[in-house]
Amino acid sequence: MLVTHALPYANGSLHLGHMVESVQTDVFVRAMNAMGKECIFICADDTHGTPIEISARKAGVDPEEWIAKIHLEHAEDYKAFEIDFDLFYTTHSPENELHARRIFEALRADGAIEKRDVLQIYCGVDERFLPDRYIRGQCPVCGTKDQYGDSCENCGSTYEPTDLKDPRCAICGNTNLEKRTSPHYFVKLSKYQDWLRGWTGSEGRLQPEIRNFVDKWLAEPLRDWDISRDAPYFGFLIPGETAKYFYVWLDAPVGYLSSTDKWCQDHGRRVEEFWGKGADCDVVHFIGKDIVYFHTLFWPAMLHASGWKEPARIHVHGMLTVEGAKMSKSRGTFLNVREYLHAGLDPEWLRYFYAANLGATTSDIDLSLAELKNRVNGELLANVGNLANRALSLVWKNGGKLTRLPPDTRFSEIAANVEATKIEPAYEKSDTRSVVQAVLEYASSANARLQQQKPWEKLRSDPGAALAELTLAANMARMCARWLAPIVPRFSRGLEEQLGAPLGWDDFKPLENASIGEPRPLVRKVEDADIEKLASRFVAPPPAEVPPSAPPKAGLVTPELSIDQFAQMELRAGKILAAERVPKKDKLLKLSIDLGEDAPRTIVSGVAQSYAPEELVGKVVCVVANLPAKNFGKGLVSHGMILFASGGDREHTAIELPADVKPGSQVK
RNA sequence: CGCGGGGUGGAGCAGUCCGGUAGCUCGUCGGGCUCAUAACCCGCAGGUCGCAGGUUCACAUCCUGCCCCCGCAACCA
Repeated sequence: MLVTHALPYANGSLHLGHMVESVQTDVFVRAMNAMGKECIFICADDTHGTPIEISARKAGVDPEEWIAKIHLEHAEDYKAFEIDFDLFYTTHSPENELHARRIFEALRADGAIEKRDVLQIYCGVDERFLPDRYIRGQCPVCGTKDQYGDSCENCGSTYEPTDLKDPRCAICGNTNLEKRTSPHYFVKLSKYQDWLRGWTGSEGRLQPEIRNFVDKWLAEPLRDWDISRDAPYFGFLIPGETAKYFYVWLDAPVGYLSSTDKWCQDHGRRVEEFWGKGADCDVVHFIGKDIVYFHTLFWPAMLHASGWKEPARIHVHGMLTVEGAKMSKSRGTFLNVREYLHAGLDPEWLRYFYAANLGATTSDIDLSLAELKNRVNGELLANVGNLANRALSLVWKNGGKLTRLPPDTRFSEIAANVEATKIEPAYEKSDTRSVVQAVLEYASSANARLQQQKPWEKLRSDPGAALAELTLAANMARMCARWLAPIVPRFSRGLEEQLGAPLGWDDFKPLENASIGEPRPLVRKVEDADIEKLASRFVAPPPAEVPPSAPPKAGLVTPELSIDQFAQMELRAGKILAAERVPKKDKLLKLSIDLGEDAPRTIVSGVAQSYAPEELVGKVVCVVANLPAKNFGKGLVSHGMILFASGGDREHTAIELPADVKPGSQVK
């Protein structure tokens, strides 16, 4: 088996969101290896693209130097979290260039590459074409300033960068931007559409909810994919070109393949053993749901076209929220891995927390610091850790030697059953939440038995029986440690050392007549001080508390509106000039309204079930004129709202004004 | 009326595909224990399973409609 997780972008530090994926993948790999399935874990930095080229330039270094520095930092962070890659490589490697070119050539040979001109924004000062995110300007739909070249954060419209009003270069501020054409290479993805349908539809390939998601894309013809970028760019030159590079998303996934190749060269293996068409190896990718498109469509098509084996499975996890909100710098819920480490917190805490919360589905997980403390202290420490500690402490004080299990405990039988029916199937599905639950249940049964047997009392009356009970408890703790080892390796290693015997996965023979080492806590408790320390390291402070508003008066359903707020609403009389239905939207009507302005406004109303279009034409109605534009998609944008009353014969009844009221008149 | 995910005791979640006593962890409360990192064990309380209709002997689970929350990509890493 070959396992990868998404390649981190070499433009910044790793944050706690990255670690969800790393922990999940690492746990999976460790579990598979423990279960005897050879599993190689490959990763690399994703090092190309405009942002890196620009960051390096701003830092005054070569891109190579920049990514080398980042690589070092990433590697350290992963190591601290015990993310145990067989290789953590880079996409800026000779292997990657070779494989990227080969795949490109294979696509071309397959007739899937097309070259055609693209009109783009060009900045004469920087002497470069500008990607969408490097153009800012005023939204052409609602007029909001300082928006990206592809979409408006305010009204949600999407548009072409060439539509922006007053566009300027986000790099140098130049407002004198030109439009230029440049030839680009496209992959005709639709060529592989039928094949992709089959691939994504096969059993076990994708989680059901992801398959639904992908099916939606596959229902319509796939768009061609532009895989080239003009210089200056940090990446690989396209064969036969002198100033055109592969788009970073072309060579990034190739990093999975090329890094495997590198590992093979270092270990006397052949890359075909893993990626060859007939290889007896399953490739499994772990990714976040933000990059599903690339991994379920582009990447398999690339592999397919170039004769490699496609991934056997793509496992998608949800995104991380922090204290219930999206992780964001402005909200003060952004935490880098370094901050976590520098605050002196134990990486195993976070590994445990993530594993205990991650199931097999793509639902998001929330990091609440209070919850982290709860779970670690209440479960890992108080339940499992304490079981080991209480048993071993008593043994240590009474001879320091395990004896034999009490008779008729069915220890091996029960343990083997738990492992086969609960632990292993859950690990296979990456359902670590269920693993944790099964282990806790097992540990609880051990704690309960101790409570019942009271070996600390029997030590005086019947030391033999007491030590037998303690031997059982120690052995049960040992099972827990083995099952949790993929999740909290240091914790398990600690118990392994104290018991002086290795934790073999399929070995259910109890450890008996063995001397043990001095017991000590396997994991430190999470203190309030730790939590506070971490909270104080959030990248930005949380926004100031909103002053509590005056308590609403009893009986009022909605908060009172101030007269000022009311005055902000611009109500005007509007005459309906035209009305038409909107195709495929049977609740919407597109109306053309005369508000006494230069041109009639387009307003969309959701009243098609109450009014036929022709019924409305000619009516003078009441319009809220200063709402932000609302985009309904497909070029349909509404610039206001018409007031309707409910409670009449129809669901909506237009609030009509007498016909002599002039369009544009104020309504107060 | 876009699409996807979700709404289950105070919190976080499982259960929903394949209807049959509503479950887990934490928290609250009461009791026990004192070997253990003040940890462990037993028990009580707490839920109209978002709302409304329907199917059924029976629905958190199936069907229909509605409400609310979160997220959403394509020259963007």
